[in-house]
Amino acid sequence: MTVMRSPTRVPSPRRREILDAAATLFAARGFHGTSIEEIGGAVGISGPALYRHFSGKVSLLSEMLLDISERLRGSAVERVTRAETAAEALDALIGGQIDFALDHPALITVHDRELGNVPEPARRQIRRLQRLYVEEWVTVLSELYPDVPPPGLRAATHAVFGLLNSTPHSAGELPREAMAALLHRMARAALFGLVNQY
Amino acid sequence: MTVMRSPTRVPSPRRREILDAAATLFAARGFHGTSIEEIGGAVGISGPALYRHFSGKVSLLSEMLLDISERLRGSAVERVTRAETAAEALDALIGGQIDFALDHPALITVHDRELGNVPEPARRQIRRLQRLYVEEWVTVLSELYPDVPPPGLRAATHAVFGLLNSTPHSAGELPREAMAALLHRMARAALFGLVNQY
DNA sequence: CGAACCGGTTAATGATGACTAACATCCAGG
DNA sequence: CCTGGATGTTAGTCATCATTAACCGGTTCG
Repeated sequence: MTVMRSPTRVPSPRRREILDAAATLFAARGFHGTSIEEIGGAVGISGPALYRHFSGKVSLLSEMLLDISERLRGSAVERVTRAETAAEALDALIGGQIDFALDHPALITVHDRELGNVPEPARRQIRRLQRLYVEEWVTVLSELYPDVPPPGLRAATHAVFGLLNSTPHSAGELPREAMAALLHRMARAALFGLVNQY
Repeated sequence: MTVMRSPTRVPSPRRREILDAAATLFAARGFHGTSIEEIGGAVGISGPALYRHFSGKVSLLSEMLLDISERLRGSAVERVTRAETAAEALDALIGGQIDFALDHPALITVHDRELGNVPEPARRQIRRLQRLYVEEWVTVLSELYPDVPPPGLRAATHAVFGLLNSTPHSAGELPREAMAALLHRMARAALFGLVNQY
């Protein structure tokens, strides 16, 4: 048995290509609705050739979700660190999530649909990264809205994710920049609504 | 061949029971990840007995999504009709969506994950109902925000759906009433953000 | 009574699909 | 050269699963 290369090292272009194609297919037809044959076909090789790159269908999914979670979390940490005020940090977080959602709609879709198909070793790690990402938001928000208790901030964070991740549903309604601006304003306003009523 | 009872008439308790169980399973494991055997097992009968009630797995899903879309659309029309002002109508729409999402998280989850598995005759009808539901919102919103062009209002509507439908993700963070209130405030504020910035 | 339907049961059947085996090609380095 | 690894290929294999068949016990109502 050839030991599979550790998830994030040396992103052989072929692996990336496969992951990208698989993400699109998973987003469209779902994990169980997509066959190994289809994924291979999407990158010009056929079926079992995938096993030269991944140890199986679920490990492909695990790696995909792990990668997404790492990117979201990593970029969040980076942006928050760079920011000088909490308000600035929040805008950076919102902007980062919007960019990711607009650039990779398939990844966003797979990210919150398919965690249930990842088996336990990897599952926990993905959840951990997701939790860390949420806490990044909660930390910033608790500075801006100190009167809202953490559970409320967590629920609000998920609500904002739902709002921002809606882009795959309204694809094509607006040009990208307009969509980004609209989502940014709505997200900021939604959070502002935590403490002010109209 | 016994002709299947027309979708929405005489909701035989057994059918409802099966649809409910299936919704929970579909939400948890996905359509393709759920077997006929599991659905039967969840209501105490086993496997092929389902064919006494539905003509097949996909028709079960079709009926489920059709029912959800009809209920959402129907309740929206009703609420908007009853309202006296546009602002009141909007609050009624928001409240209706929140109640539905909190009362039937599985249905909400299935509703926007599994349309892709419904084959073409029913698919179009479901999409039609969804579109009508969205337009119900857009009509109300265009009265409140006449300066925002329809595509923007549609995108905003989808964004608000994403926000409100986030409850399955933040399950248990807050007691139901607190969650409902928080989502309502955030949704109203998010829409207000369409025209005012902070 | 008894025929017919209703709602179940268990045992095929037939596809589909993940994964493995056995075999080919290409290319790098010794 | 020629050997070995990396990457493909095609042809199994073995499960799983939706769907159908064949059969059965009630209940209704004519």
